[in-house]
Amino acid sequence: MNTPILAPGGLPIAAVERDTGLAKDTLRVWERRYGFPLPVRDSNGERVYSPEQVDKLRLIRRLIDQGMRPAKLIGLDPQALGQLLEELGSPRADDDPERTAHFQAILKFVRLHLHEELRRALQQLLMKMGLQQFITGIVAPLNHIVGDAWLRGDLEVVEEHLYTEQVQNILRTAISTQTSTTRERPMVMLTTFPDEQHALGLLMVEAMIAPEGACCVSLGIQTPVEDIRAAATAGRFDIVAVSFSSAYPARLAVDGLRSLRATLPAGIALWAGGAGLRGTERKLPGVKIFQSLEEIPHALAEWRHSAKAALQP
Amino acid sequence: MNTPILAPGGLPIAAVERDTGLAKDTLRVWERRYGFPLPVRDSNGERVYSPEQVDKLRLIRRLIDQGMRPAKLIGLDPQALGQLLEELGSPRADDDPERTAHFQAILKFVRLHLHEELRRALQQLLMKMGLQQFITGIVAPLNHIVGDAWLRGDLEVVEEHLYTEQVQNILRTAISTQTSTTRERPMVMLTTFPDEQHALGLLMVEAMIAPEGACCVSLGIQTPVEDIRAAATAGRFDIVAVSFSSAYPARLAVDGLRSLRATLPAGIALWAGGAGLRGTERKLPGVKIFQSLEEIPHALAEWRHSAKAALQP
DNA sequence: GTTCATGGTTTGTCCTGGACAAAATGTTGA
DNA sequence: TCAACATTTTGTCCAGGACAAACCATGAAC
Repeated sequence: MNTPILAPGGLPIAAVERDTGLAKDTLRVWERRYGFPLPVRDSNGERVYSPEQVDKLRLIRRLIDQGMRPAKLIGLDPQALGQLLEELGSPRADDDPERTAHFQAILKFVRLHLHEELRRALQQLLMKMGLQQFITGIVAPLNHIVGDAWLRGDLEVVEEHLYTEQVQNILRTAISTQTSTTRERPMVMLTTFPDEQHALGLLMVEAMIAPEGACCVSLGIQTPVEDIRAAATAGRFDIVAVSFSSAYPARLAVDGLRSLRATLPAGIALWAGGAGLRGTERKLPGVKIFQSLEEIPHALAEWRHSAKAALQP
Repeated sequence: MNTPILAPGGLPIAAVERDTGLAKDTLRVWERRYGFPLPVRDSNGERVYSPEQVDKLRLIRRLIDQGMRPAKLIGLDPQALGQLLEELGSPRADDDPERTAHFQAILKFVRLHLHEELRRALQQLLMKMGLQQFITGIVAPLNHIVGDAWLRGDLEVVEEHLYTEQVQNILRTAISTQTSTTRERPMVMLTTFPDEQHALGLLMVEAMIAPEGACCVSLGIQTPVEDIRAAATAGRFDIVAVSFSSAYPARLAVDGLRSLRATLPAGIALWAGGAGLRGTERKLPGVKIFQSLEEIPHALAEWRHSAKAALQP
């Protein structure tokens, strides 16, 4: 049982699946077809992956999420993969030098584990910019930066956790001050499918919706599709919004959204967004796919407009 | 790929894995060994599970989480399984009628999905009782009640989620108003081991510590043991506190705590608590095991006392 | 020049049935 | 009562074959 400690850094296939998001079957079939990754075997003949292999797999995973194909990536060395990622990673030529400075400062606090300073810096920016601007201008790009850095092994697990936790605190507090007593339409239900681990995307959406005065109910992560349907119908919600992190397999997302759309009453809109949905718009008729958080206020306004039109024809 | 829609209500194996948390391999091996679930096959020979099978699988899963064994469960019909779940929910006789009334009211709001009323009721109680009393007197017992009800199938997933989310909001907001700028000793690091899904226990601990003026840093859930050690050492923490929900296998908890205690410097205390640790105290020398949240303030005072004594001998 | 159908290729997921170690349970002796 | 050992249960892993959906390139039609 202690073998993961005895074999320093070597990971069994289940851990690799967890860490990279690549299914066990996929890992085995890659080995068979491409010859990578070729893990060593323990005394029982089971695969043991080296940290280097896992790192490379993470890079490949990330690039596949961006639309590249495995065959073209698997032969490359980690350095080349890293370069590809940098090129793809939104041309992070940030024109706003002030914002870049903010990012640098915050990243420094994260790296040095200065939680108090981190909290204060975020809080200050929130106060200055307002919730929605703070989300789209700071939190969303920072999530990207932190996520990238973590993938590249440039940030420790602990540091990523620290960042996530502090942002969550700030956002939850900010949202709960907004939400005082709005019962306005539309009523939005917010959640994720099972297996989704990341609550931050959900919170960002909630933070974008709350200031618009809509009634937004978050169920947190991991609600089974059938339960989403039942609750949305019973609660007379107008919109069901589902969020997908980049780690979520697009296939599962599309599957779940299709089946949800099919069983959800036509009167309830289905919204979905997040990095896990890149390039799936065409496959999901009847589902509104968001490319970015900034579209949310406009979409809400649009919903209200057509709701009003429907009332007075 | 559209089969899940064409076969109404029939789910492919990946969807069942998603909905029940049972691995595909486990589903196949149960079929082979016990003859349940025996899904029909689609035109391609792939398994298609009925909703009834999935429901029964969910019940079995819950009972297994409670410590029962598959062989004894799989032959039973859903009704018997439900009854077993009811029996497991421990009878909790509460002597305080006022508190019981609060619980009843809150449970009613949860059942009716009245999120706004739920939030307000909790907020009100928090204001009246103060954070620590609110945790030990309301939140902790309510968690138990809600957890039991969910286990028995007496509460929907959605309702449990709603409750959890609202409590989290309340607690996070309350904590962040307490934490303004305390840098007082002891410095406590708070987290869980990987595979732990529940953040609420962590938050309750944080809420018990914050009003004592200690510096409490939560890393959220799922931090690998090695990273906990590294971060605690580098950050010069005084105490590392780890929380375990009832679903966490006690054996894993004991193992992890032992290995953490062995690698952590002797000067850093290791605290652990939560339902997942029932009856393990003796096996863990050097680890302070908490039976209840109410012990926390006293333990903090004790730590401060002995720290002072160490300075002035 | 853009859209649409076509056919070939790539790729992820599913299958069977065997194997084994960790966990749980039962048994024995101090 | 507890510890050590034997046995059963149970989840996860493995190999290697199969197949359909997703992707890509080519050419035809508007």
